[in-house]
Amino acid sequence: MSNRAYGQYCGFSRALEVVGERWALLIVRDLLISPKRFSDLHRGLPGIPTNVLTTRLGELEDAGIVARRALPRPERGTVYELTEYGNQLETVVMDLGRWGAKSLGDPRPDETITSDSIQTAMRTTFQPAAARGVKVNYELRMGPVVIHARVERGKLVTGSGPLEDPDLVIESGPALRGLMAREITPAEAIKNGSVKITGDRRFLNQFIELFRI
Amino acid sequence: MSNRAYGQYCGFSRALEVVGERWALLIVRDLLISPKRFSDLHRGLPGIPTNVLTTRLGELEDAGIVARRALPRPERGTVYELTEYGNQLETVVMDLGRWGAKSLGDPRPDETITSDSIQTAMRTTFQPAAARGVKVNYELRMGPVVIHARVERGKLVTGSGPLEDPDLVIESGPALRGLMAREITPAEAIKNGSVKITGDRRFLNQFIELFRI
DNA sequence: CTGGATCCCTCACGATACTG
DNA sequence: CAGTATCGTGAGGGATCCAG
Repeated sequence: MSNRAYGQYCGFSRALEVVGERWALLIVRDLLISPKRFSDLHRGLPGIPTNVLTTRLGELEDAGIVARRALPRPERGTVYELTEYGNQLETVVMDLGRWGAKSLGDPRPDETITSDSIQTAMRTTFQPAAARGVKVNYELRMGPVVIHARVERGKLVTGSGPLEDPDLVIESGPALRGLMAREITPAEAIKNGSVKITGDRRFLNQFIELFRI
Repeated sequence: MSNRAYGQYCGFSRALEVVGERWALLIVRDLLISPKRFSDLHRGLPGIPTNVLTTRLGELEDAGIVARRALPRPERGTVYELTEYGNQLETVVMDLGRWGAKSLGDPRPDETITSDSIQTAMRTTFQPAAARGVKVNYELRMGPVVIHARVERGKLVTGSGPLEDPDLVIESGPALRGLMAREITPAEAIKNGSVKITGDRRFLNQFIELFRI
């Protein structure tokens, strides 16, 4: 039997053999947001050794989940992107993110936040049912990380960086999670200063309808 | 930072820290089929060392995914079962199983098949849309493993062991996967002897409508 | 018998340094 | 930028042993 195999002829075991290795699904998570170069991935995955990243990318490529693409002029370099098969992991990543968010307590001392992880969190907590007929643009600032979320026609589109025309800018730390999980109210969060907003406060009420743990 | 942590404040990372360890999701998979004792789990997970099983069960218990329950007279002993929170992993396990089944080729030399893994496979490939108004009972024999699947009112119920009143008994090896993935036709499978049936052949045609990769 | 605990060995992972 | 090279550690693999 191959060395990391589980010895079972079973789709689920096979899935884990490829995608169950340490870091593998986090790489997939980041690539679900957008294709990336080696150094982008390395930056977004705090603590991953470069040799492990190399190994995982090779394994994911061999498994047909990730493909390398050479960047044209003038950029040069290589980007990694998900294949069609790799993209099909989206539902798994979303479900697992949603499940994990429920037991996500307060941040531990050295924990960081990345642009891709927040965008994933927004996508996992998005409530399409609450988005019918809604058009709104949010800009989210968590420490140094700034992302945005556009809701329109029942769909969510996220991206990194600020927005030119936000309906609401939310500046917050981990307190945002408490808001989304209904552990505190918007009024309390603003009052105690853990969440700061720029824009009409009603958009914050709408925010916690649209994104919910 | 704790030693196996990913250093990100993110629901998805937290999920992987608990459930991303080697063997963890396979334990959950088996417990999704039914509560089990230590030795049942050990038997169903070929190759897992007992100390790793002990460690995982402890971690899963600490994370609120698994609970221990003392068995009453006359059985005695301990069973492990999923908590409500643990049960919520079902969609993840099903999705991953479905995804993995697509790239499941032929069995490798030493690979085994367990009752729980087949039942999981049946559940992941079940097509509710094809089950409307259908009532049928299948008995499946793969080598020494015998399971059954009852379809009724659009729902699937699986279990281990034979059936008293099967509409169709299917005896097969890995060839069944080719059938479910539409790589071969029922006629071919029966002709070359890779699949043997007892009962009306039309039930086999229905089978591959109900269970599909 | 069930439900583990203990020991040893190996290899994957983590950390750091270095290179085309 | 995109990795390779090297080395130490600890989790996992495998066998054996033990208490209720």
